[in-house]
Amino acid sequence: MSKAARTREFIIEKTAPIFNIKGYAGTSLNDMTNATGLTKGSIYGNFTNKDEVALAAFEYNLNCVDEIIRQEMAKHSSIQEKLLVYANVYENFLKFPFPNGGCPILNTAIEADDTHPALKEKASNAIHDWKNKITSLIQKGIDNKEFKSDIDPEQTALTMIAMIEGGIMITKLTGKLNYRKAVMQSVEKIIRDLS
Amino acid sequence: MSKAARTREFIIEKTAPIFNIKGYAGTSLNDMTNATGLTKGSIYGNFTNKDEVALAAFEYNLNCVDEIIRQEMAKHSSIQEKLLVYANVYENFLKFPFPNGGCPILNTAIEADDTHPALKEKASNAIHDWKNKITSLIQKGIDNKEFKSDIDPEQTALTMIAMIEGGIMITKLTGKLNYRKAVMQSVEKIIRDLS
DNA sequence: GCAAATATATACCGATTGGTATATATTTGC
DNA sequence: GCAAATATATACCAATCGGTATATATTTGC
Repeated sequence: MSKAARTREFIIEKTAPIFNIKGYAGTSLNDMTNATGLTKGSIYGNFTNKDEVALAAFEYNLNCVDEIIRQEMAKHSSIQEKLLVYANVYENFLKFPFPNGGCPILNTAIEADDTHPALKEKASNAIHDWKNKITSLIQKGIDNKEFKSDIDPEQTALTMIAMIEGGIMITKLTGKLNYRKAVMQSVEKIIRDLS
Repeated sequence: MSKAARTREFIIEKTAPIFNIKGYAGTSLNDMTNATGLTKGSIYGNFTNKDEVALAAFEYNLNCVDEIIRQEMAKHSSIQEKLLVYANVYENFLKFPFPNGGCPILNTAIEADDTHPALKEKASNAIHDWKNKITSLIQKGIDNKEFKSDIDPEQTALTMIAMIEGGIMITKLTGKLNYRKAVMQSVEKIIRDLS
């Protein structure tokens, strides 16, 4: 890996938490130079503008979450246990190397939806991928006879995602950890009711 | 109402949608003068700073949503029908005079949680009020024998709110109206399962 | 309808924003 | 280990940010 490529990675790693906490518009070049210890010239030698850093930082944060889910799912074999990973990880995400600032999809979604098309597109794709992943897991469970046959996989997937993201928002806002816990227990119930 | 009081109201009405769409940090004084046709001097004669306008605008947007829910609930008598108003309003909120930019609680929650304590406090209170309202409706339904007795009212309230806010986020991001519809149908199912 | 009070507009402030041209270090390939 | 290529730092830019002092309209109470 060339020096430039390493610096690029370094910049992404250091700025990703800031973008996730302060938002795209709320993060200044000054924040970025402070976080990295580099100068503007150095950052702009590796990225063409702030947008490019923001997009890379979003991908980094997203990958971080995906990796946690992937690793936890690998520990289980049944579809139901794999799905329960979502309830468990999001109920206790302080125990995992979750990005500072909370769920990057949620954070990006709200800020970018009316203002930043490129980021919105990335967040939208992330939701679609997530939905498709859950949908196909549920479908597999139905095909397996592990789950009941009268389930609507896509509706269930969207409902799960909505609950998880809504639960994160509520707890982040109110500071009440048990609110998220209550919601994640409802997610768990939905998953258990599949069989 | 004095001239100043009317101007104050005028400023709030005109800027509230902008704050809801572009966010607190994303809305500039320039945006505010454009939207109102007034000058900075005029705005700052009626408010001490941008914060004060943002807080008033949030309250205005919130009141707008509350008023819609209140009016729709008044049309029904049973607790279950009153609760179903949430599913119905949020499934079809384009049919109601809902604030531009979507749910003000959600928008404010995500932006302000890490950056703006006063706004965060207001959004947090709004969530609490909402949760308490649903919780006490459900409790009333249990006392009435309209609902089953083994229900956890607070958990159900939090789950409903999480689903609604999550559903709004998903549809706002992806542009797929039927995604929100799917989630709101799950909300409806939860409410129907109470009895 | 006139004067005092109040509301609005103008013109400015320093600080910060994102971004760039250029000079200086530092890698890199040979 | 030297030269060419590349990476980083310095110093600057115009534009915009939130905010304010002051001048000018416009209400308001009498």
